[in-house]
Amino acid sequence: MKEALKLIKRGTDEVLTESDLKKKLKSGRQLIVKAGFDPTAPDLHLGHTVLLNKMRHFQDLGHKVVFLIGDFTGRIGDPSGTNKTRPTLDAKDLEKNAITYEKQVFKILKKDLTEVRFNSEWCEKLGADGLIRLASKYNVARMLERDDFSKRFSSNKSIAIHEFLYPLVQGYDSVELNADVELGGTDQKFNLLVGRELQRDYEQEPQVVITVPILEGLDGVKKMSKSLDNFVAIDEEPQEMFGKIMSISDDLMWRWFELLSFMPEEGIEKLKKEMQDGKNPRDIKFLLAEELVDRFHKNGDGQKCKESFLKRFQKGQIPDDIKLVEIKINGDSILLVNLLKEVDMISSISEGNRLISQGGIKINSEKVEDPKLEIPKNSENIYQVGKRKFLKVKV
RNA sequence: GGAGAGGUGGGUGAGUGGUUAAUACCAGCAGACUGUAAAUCUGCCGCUUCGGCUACGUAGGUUCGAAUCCUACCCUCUCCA
Repeated sequence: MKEALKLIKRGTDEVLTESDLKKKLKSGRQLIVKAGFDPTAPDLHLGHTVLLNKMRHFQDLGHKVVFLIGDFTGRIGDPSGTNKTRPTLDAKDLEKNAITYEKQVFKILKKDLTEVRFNSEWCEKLGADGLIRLASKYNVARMLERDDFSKRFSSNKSIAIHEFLYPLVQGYDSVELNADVELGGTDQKFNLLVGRELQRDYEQEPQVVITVPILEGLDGVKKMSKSLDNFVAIDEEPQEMFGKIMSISDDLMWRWFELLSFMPEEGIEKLKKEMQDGKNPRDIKFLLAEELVDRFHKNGDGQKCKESFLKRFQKGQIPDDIKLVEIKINGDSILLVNLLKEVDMISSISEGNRLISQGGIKINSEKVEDPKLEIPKNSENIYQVGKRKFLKVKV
């Protein structure tokens, strides 16, 4: 029991309320743990895993997890933060997204203890009538308790009526699922708490709300998200994943250790000390990158990535697993920039010319100086754009 | 219903008739350096067959010349009722 509580609480922001949680754990029954996910972004990234790991902890304790895809709420658009209206998705897209989710999510969750649900399942049935009844359960004053609503309200910024529905519907999901626990990011706190209130209204035992910290993206400032393009997807190529993790700032590294690593806290403290004592932060970052690559790929992939990373960036060598692409041309030769464009290494000819003038393009490790360089037919070379893009091209 | 503000390159946001492909900042990219795709510094940052071409909400108009003026339309926001 104590162990269970400790596991659950690790890395969380808040548990509301802890006494409720204890009570539920003590009951000895299998708890229903709910967490909602956006139907529009099927690519799970490290930010999601903070939450998923927590879900996994519950599974490790034998509880059931509901992976709820908010296809109905998605139509409303979560007003949390500065979101813009989201595009509505048709059934086909939804199904596709759900499959993608499932494929990725079971890298972390246990299949036999996971249930994937869509909230349109019961929300559709609700109808206008049900929605009105649901809306009657809450009032504006309480809605305005929410931070971003109250801010917008007091500064006369627009709050669309339907935005009030979002927390209500999310809360109603908890009622439908009879959730014991709901997990979410700290920015979800209000929505999660509404679930508690609604469950009380429906004479259910209110869910325990557990919030986990929001993971900062690659930029180190903003929340990791697909739309900000500061994410590391969990099904990303090992090399890419490793590299992206290595690209975070030394400061951010600690935050990621804290939220993503399974290393015990004492271990992290020890590393911090080592860095203070002059250890190369790069080597510490390696540990993080290795751990994460191993987790989402094969064990040992992390090590491989590290070796190739060192080779490439410390010694400036070319990686050995370069893809080969073959292209056909009309004449006897092709202009280098056209070739690079053809194989998508650059997005425009102008960009290519720019890169050449900046010394950013190499053929077989030789820097290219001539912007008008022609590549003859029947040649096979290794082309390099910048430090990271490599491609073997046969003409 | 009335009054007003505004829509500019990936983002924020200057510019109100002429070296303005458009200030600045951020992001991005390249190079240098390095202990990392950290940090820092430097450069670049619409497209092009290098003649030009296309761009400042949309469509027209005025003008030698417009992102800048006019007209219509679309959209966003604020205030009053």
